[in-house]
Amino acid sequence: MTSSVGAKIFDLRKKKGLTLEQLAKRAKCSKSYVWELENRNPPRPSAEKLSNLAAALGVTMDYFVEDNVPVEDATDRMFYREYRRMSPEVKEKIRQMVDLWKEE
Amino acid sequence: MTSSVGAKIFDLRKKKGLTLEQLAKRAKCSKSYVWELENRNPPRPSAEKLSNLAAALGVTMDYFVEDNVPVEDATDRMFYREYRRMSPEVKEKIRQMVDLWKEE
DNA sequence: ACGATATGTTCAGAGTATCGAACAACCTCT
DNA sequence: AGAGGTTGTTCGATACTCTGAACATATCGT
Repeated sequence: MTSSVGAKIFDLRKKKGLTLEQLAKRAKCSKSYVWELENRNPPRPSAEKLSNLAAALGVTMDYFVEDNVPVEDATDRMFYREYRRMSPEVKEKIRQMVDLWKEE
Repeated sequence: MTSSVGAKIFDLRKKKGLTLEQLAKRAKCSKSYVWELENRNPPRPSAEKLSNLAAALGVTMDYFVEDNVPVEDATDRMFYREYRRMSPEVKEKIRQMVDLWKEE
């Protein structure tokens, strides 16, 4: 888990104008814990807590985990559009291929 | 965290034909823990473990947490995320392959 | 400036996530 | 059937998450 989780939570909380207590309530956890996530390193929350926080802050859970998401370019988007329309069988074939390439 | 996480992990693992040990290695955790997630209730893994598991199984993290997300959607999103990070050469290879398979 | 109140910070302890290593069940040979 | 290997299951020990309540600091009205 990247150490920028704390910064992300902090930024989102400020952007929403929430206090620690308000966010804690919405995320069903203690305010002291939210504070620790924001400030203490390294944050290693349970999936449940992180999920609640993500919901309370209006982002997906994966947003916290991914580090610097690259800007997607148009070509990639286009590929994805085509990809999604394919049959499950073909998708599966592609995925297996790619899995193999990833091995090295 | 819904109690169906275990079932989801189990199903995906079987679908990929992995043993507990293989999945554990890819997800950077012990096989005994994977087993406990699959079988013991309720599973309450850390975000880090769940993230590793999701990556190893080719789905997004949110798939485990949300209810009623079709596997296909989560798998597609995960594939796209991986795809975006690939080198232009590999992307090109994939695109060519896909073009071939589209013929049928 | 002073009290009141809102917000942020610290910390000890309860409970549990996670591991390694032992044990059990299941295959697949000869 | 038994040996040897592979996969799955159990369990005790450790390390860490997460909380409540106390403490600190900032903010605001009078």
